[in-house]
Amino acid sequence: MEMDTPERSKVGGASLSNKFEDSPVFSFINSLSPIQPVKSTYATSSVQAYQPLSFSIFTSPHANPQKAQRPQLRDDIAEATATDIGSNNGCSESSAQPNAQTALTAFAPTKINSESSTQCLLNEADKCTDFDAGSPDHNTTCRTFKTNFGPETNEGPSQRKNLFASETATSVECKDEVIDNDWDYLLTGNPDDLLICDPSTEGEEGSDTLADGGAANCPFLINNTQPSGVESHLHLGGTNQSPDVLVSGTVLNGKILEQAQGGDLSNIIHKEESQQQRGMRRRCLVFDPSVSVTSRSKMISDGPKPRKAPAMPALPGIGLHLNSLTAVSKDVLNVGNMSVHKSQTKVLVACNSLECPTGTSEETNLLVEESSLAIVPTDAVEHHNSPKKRRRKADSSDGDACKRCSCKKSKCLKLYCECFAAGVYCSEPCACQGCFNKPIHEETVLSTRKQIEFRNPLAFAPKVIRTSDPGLELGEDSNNTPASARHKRGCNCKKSNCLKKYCECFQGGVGCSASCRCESCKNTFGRREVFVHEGEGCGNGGDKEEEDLEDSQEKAAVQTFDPHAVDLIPITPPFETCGTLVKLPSYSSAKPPKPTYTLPTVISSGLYTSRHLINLKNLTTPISCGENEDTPDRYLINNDSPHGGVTKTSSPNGKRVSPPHSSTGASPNRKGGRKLILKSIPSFPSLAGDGFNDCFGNNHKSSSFSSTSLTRGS
DNA sequence: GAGTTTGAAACT
DNA sequence: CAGTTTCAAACTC
Repeated sequence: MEMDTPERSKVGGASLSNKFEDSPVFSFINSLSPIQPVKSTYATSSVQAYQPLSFSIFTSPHANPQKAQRPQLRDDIAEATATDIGSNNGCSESSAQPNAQTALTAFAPTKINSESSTQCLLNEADKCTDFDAGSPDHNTTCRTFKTNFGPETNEGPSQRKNLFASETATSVECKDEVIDNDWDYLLTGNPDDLLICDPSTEGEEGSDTLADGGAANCPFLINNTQPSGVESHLHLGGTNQSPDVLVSGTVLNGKILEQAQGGDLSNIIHKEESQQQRGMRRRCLVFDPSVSVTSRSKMISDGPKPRKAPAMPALPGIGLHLNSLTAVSKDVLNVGNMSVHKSQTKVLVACNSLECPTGTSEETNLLVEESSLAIVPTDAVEHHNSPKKRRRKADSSDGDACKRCSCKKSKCLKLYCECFAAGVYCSEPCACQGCFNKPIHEETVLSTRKQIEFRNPLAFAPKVIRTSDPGLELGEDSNNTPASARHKRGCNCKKSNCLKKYCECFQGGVGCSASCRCESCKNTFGRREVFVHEGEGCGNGGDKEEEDLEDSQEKAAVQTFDPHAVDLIPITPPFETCGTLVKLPSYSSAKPPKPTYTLPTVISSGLYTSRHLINLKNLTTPISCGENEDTPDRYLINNDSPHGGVTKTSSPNGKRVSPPHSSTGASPNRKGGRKLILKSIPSFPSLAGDGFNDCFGNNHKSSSFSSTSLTRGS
């Protein structure tokens, strides 16, 4: 692949830059220049720790306004654009992907374009400079990594999670970044911001928002071909955005910009907001269009309204978020297009219920980490709120959130290793010895992973499958397991009474089920009824059904989704269309359910694993929505590649994958049935072919995790 | 922080 | 597939 030399980039950048300057967007930006404060705090103070974020800020539309103050920024952007678009280096190596290219193209002329390019650029910058220390190969890889959660210095779990997460292709990668960020934002950002792009509010207020950086973002939101702004936005969240969407987004963007110009920019910034908050917002904006939009909405409607103070310290994991969102969507979507607002609100609410820290980027990272851990059903939380139980968690996540594995003999290449099990590379926080779970040993990691998967296809699947939908739990739907959650394989506790983290069920915040072989089960999340006659499992017929279901769950990690929810799914990157892939959240090591926050009551379904939370993004795999439950898509898909087989590759590493089932997937299944059942949702992208590579080597096999397939339940 | 306990993962 | 060993997290002190 041709790499742009600095000069070349510059040249291209200049050209682009000029175009950019000519564009209305540019004008708009210029007009915004007065806004200064923005940059400062966040940018300066945070930059070091979180460069990516900082960059994002600058690169974001919002940032542009400051151009006067930072002339260079524009150049950078242009350069980035040139580089990324032209050579694709920035965003990904796999320019081959049609989607990606298209997407890029679509962006090109507009501000969006520059923005996205910028993001990529930034990411790139970050990435490789900071990220890895060791691996030469990670140019592309890191990108995904870093971009997501920026801080190089703090290569937190989140980032690592992301490693496996990105399945999407180039453009997608950029998107992924956005998405990740988005999630990050969701998790950590001020919940209020989420509502920003309320379609209804799109007027002058919207302008304001734009000023704040929402402009670029909003386009994404709006751009969706779908009628409903919100929904569109959600769709964008998906891994693959159709070019059309992008284009339309651009158009909208322009429109938005105009509006913005007309509006009073002075309102753009909420004085009461702290710099950090702003930073967050911007960051958010940069992240994901959808989210950004949301933010915008919020801003619009929000005005000077005081922000809610985060009530809780911990955030739900990404997975949680997704789940939450899903759940929310469920409620909301039913309403129809009009529900958009509502849905947004819902989302917001969900977020509110959680703690939405507004802290620094670093904090954000930590939070993210936490989230992975914390994902626990409300009920679970309620039951386990004892400080003691959380102690450890606090230690590792709160205190030293970055703490990871401490493997000594496994080389971090076995499931013993939480990092490995979670599909993430080990990083600084790890105390492991002789670690091979690093990008530099990508091959080894992948092969090992494959090996493990071969031995046990579910090895990397979520340990716990949860269905928090109350209705479901109640047995509302016969097809769903009554149990709120199921442990994939069931624990085998003997002495812990399933009351300690030793118990995966407990750790996952779920009750034990018939699959468990535990003794003296006292799992507060739900005991396994000890009707177990001989052997295991509950014997009665009713249970039998359940068992069957579990069976399938074990294999496919079945999840139920509300069809409506599905619509929302797009909002979360991971949940691609049909897929919903939820990358499983897992509690990070031992971080049991974090009781501190309250989850949305309606969580249609959440997946939990006792391991690290995995970035949902990867889950996106386009699940074929098929019925084939026995074999997870990912496996099917991966078959051929050495590493897991990605179908296509354009990158040098040849790892890039084209989304098999078209991640975008609008799966046919999405419409129609009452419930969607996600199947086999891998805990994290399979290194072997999918997510893993993606992160490391660009092998974005969407399929890896995609295993999730949505099936319509009756 | 060191040592113990625990149960999953890995091995036979 | 069952039994044993290995391993690292969880936990205790």
